[in-house]
Amino acid sequence: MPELPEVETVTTGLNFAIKNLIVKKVYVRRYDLRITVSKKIKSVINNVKVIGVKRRAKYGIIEFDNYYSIIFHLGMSGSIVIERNKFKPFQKHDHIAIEFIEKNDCKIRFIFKDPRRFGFFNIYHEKDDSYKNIFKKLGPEPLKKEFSVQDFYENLNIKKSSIKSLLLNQSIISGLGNIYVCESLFLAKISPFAMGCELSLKDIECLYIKIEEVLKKAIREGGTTLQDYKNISGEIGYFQNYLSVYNRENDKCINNCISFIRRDIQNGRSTYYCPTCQK
DNA sequence: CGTACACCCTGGCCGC
DNA sequence: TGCGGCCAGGGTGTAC
Repeated sequence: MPELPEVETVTTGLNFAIKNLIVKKVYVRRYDLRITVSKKIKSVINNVKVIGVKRRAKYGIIEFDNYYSIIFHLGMSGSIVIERNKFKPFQKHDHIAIEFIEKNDCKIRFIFKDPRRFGFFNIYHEKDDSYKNIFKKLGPEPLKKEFSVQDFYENLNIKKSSIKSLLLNQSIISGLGNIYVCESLFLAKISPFAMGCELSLKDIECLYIKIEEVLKKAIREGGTTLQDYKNISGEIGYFQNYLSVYNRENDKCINNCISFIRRDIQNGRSTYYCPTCQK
């Protein structure tokens, strides 16, 4: 489910909701997520204040004012939901909940849910190697200045893999997943099967711009809801209304060319593309 | 080193 | 209504 725009929506929402709040109680209902939840999560942040919530690639980071941070990843099916005033009984896939000290008599907590448990949610000290290791292989953030066209081109230009798999590779560019890779390639009119080294500087410049555009627009629309993605208030995103190729197998190409959108399997995952527009 | 593939896990949908 | 098969937005470990 969650790629950069969805994680961005979740972390900005969470930041708004819990910044400066103090942890009252941590509930852990399952420890066996993709990374086993550390037992000390309950003690270490008890009575500690949240400094803020950030995003890096597809990871969320909740920073506390004692040099500890929670890092979470939503995997394919993860979500975070805020509850205020009334807490519902826990449901089957509610793995972790954090309750905060009331402010203005308003009870508040959030819940980390993840049916497939491909995601994780764990506590790290800033100085832990395990903390740094999570981020050390990640490529640049596509919406930050550190991401330059020239570097992007030079990186892709030496690769013989398909551009589709290169864009999914988090060490080349971070935060893209299957949806936004398919969308960016369509908008840039580049075939998902083209090898990185086959693409010209002009191709890559166009791709670079389209990636930025599609991500920004998706963030503005609150992300893409195909099955179950919701923001922290339980509201769906709207970017699915703007998808050009993803999930549109056999639909007519929106460029009004002669083709219908195709779905092929590439590296074990669906690629949606227009065989006419994308060369 | 790069690449291809299986695998982790659950739920929803489709066709029979 | 039930069952099997297929599909899913991600990331990692293994075998070449």
